[in-house]
Amino acid sequence: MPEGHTLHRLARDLGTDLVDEVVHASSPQGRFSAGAALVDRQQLTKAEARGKHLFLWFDHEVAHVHLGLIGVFRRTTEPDTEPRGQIRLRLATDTVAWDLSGPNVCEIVTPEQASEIAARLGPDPLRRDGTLKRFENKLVATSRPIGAALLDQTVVAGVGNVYRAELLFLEGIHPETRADQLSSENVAALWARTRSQLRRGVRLGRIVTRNPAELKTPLDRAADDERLYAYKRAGEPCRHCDDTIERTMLANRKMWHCPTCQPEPTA
DNA sequence: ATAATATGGTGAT
DNA sequence: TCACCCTATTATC
Repeated sequence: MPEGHTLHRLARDLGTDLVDEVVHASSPQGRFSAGAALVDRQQLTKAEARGKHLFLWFDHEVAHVHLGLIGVFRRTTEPDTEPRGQIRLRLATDTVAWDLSGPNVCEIVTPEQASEIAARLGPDPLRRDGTLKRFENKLVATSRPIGAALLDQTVVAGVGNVYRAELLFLEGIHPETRADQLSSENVAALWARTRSQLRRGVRLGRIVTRNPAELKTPLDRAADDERLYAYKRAGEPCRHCDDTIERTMLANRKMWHCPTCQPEPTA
């Protein structure tokens, strides 16, 4: 579930329900009882996402959440019902509850600490302060492949393994291309594509990178097996040419690309 | 029943 | 490069 689009949508929806509300915080699972007690009965003042991090600003402290690979925040309109499963944190009002399970990080920090965590991140394509300039400055300063740079949250905050594969396919860039060898035109186009695709992800609530003109159904009803170009499509035909999608490993994660649409860099 | 998998990240080797 | 953390769901014996 969680790349940057998930967290931004979550911040928006959670904020709609809980900002300006006095929130009952608890840890049904028990592993976060002490932390939940610190913010219990406080008012939520702001819910914001920065890359894949979620910050919930209460009167006096900040809840910092990172979903990791398997974390999920689910909404229920039956806050009086006992939650099922391993719920690390529940945030509830009389009418709605949000249940967090499986987070990589769930902690209470000071506002200063929250700012420090955010300051370590690269530009977030879903925020106003995420600029092409900052992205370009990061890329020209690394000799690593662009496929590794895109997963580095200090280079760009919010891109994960699905968007990495999809964005490089859309731009026709081979994942092993050195980041500092990309032309400024390539970098600008990649950044624009990153912003537009992540924004679409927020809007749709899932990752759909396919060009709408190629789909038989409306974008928001695209079937799971036709939403993407490269991710998890090893051995299947490229959607833009006659070649076959290949799978490699890059930065310790699986990577997919089309050998024809994304030719190897000449240098 | 047990294993493998997952859109992530860290810390040790 | 690997092991490991968190949890739920699906696949395999």
